[in-house]
Amino acid sequence: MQLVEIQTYVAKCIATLRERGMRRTRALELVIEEMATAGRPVTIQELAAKPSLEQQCDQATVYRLVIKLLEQGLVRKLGLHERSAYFALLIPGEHHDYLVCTECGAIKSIDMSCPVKKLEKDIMKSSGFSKVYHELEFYGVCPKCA
Amino acid sequence: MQLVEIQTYVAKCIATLRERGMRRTRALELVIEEMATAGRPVTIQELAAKPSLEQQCDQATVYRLVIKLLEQGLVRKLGLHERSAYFALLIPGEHHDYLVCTECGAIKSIDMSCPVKKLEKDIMKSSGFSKVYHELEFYGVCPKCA
DNA sequence: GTAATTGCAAATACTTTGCCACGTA
DNA sequence: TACGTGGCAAAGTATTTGCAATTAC
Repeated sequence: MQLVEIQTYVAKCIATLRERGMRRTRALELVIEEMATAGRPVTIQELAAKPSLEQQCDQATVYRLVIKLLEQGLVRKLGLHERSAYFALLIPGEHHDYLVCTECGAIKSIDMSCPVKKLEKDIMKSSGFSKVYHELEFYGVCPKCA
Repeated sequence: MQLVEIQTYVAKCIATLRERGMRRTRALELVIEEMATAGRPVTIQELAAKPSLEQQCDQATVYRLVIKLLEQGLVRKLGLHERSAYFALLIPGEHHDYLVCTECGAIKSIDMSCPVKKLEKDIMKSSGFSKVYHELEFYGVCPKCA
């Protein structure tokens, strides 16, 4: 995103949040702006350490803001983790794609011919990365939680 | 995997590890066995809480064993996280696939027509999950770290 | 016997919370 | 003024580490 677009985007987010009863504060603006500028997933610590935020507010505030953005659906939390890391055995011939319930956290393995495997070669070529593998997860609400 | 296969698999892992100087211990066998039995990603806490492991060894041991399996390449750690969670803004029209360096942790967004989008519908139908979305990351070693 | 492994407890790191002061509308 | 927010410090949870005792080979 370009700078101007980011400003527009931030304004739009704030407007949405204001409609839902949240107040416009400098810290809120900055969090959205920094996330948009980053252009990739960031940790809360990373965010809180940005000069603008560091001098603007406490780390706890950044935590609270990001969580609020998450609840409001403006932000997504990546990965399967609920605080702790997940590990899986690399069993030859076994698939490694999962279907995860965003409500109860249940994780199911899904069996399918993976359409992404082929892309790994392309990516190695175009990015210069080596030893490329992928991870693919589907998230949704399972029947029990619906 | 069936029970017999699991036993065979565990034995094979142990053999590999023995060749690399590790010792065969009950805790090591159990960790591999429990991970294989789980058939999906697990947290270390989850593992350590399995009755067999709980009565066999300390939680710190399970941490150390899983990390060793990770170093030996028998296990994969899922997700982008280095201890902390990652968050990304949901910007309409922006892609959400990433290329991550397993050495230095650098995260790059990658632009491509995502081949997985189409599968979401299939999965909703076959699994009964609703509000399905996906997450796709490629991992590898970036040119700088190679 | 020797070196890898383990238990236990202490140290770190990350995240969440309580409570009162403060700022926005 | 009223209620959402923010700061600060303490609590909670996950992970890592030091070191002496133990175990595998």
